[in-house]
Amino acid sequence: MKLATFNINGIKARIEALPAWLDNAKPDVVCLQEIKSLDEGFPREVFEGLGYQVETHGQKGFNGVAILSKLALSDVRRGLPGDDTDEQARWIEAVVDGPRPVRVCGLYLPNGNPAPGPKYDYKLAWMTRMEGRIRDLLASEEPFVCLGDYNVIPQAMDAAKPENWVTDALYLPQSREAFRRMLNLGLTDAIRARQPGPGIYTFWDYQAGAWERNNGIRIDHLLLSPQAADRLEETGIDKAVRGGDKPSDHVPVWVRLAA
DNA sequence: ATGGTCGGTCTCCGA
Repeated sequence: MKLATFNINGIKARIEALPAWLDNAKPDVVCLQEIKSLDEGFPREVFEGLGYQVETHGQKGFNGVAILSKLALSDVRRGLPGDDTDEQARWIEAVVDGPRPVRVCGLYLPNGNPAPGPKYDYKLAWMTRMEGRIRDLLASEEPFVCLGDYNVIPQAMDAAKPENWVTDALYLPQSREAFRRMLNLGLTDAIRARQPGPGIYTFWDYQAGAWERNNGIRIDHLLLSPQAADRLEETGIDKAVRGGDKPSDHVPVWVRLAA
């Protein structure tokens, strides 16, 4: 079973590049972030036509997440628990059915800039809520994967120029600590497990020739529960997508689990 | 040190 995450930075802008990547990569399940669309504005027919079940959690203009799946989805839930006043569409989860089901949690973690400030406070509170959700899921002992745009650079080796990020919400100690707390609950950073060492990125800014200079950062992650990690077979980062026509600033990142 | 680019609610804001 191939599970992918892809921050597409607007579904309307990616209406050609996303189906092209799906045709090539043939993932079974894709969690999308920044669809920047209402549920009713999402072009679900395009993806249904490619054989995907489509579940969206949209919002006007900003944020918005979705799950596309070739396998049946059940128990679809929208929104991260823990704050009924939170109106930002950043979390969607569902169980992928099959002989060996797995729960997927698609997430778009808040950017948090500028820090310090209310946006950074929201980011850290959101991460604490996410940790709570992970604790509940771990207690169930069901296999699950939390995949998406975490907006966290875990370590210096995850940035081409870590010195450029020292005051940024993506790299501040509290952000990295909150990410580490999730790992320390027993989750596996799938990419890091298979590709130790520097130079592995998932995002290159549109500005200042970041792609041409390979000035990237690794902020899109797939964290596996212990029962999902048992089934880890292969990981990948579809870096070439960044060099394609009208690219997102992120690229797809994926994991293959034993069926 | 500065300026640089995308997307969408489009001459502003978020990233």
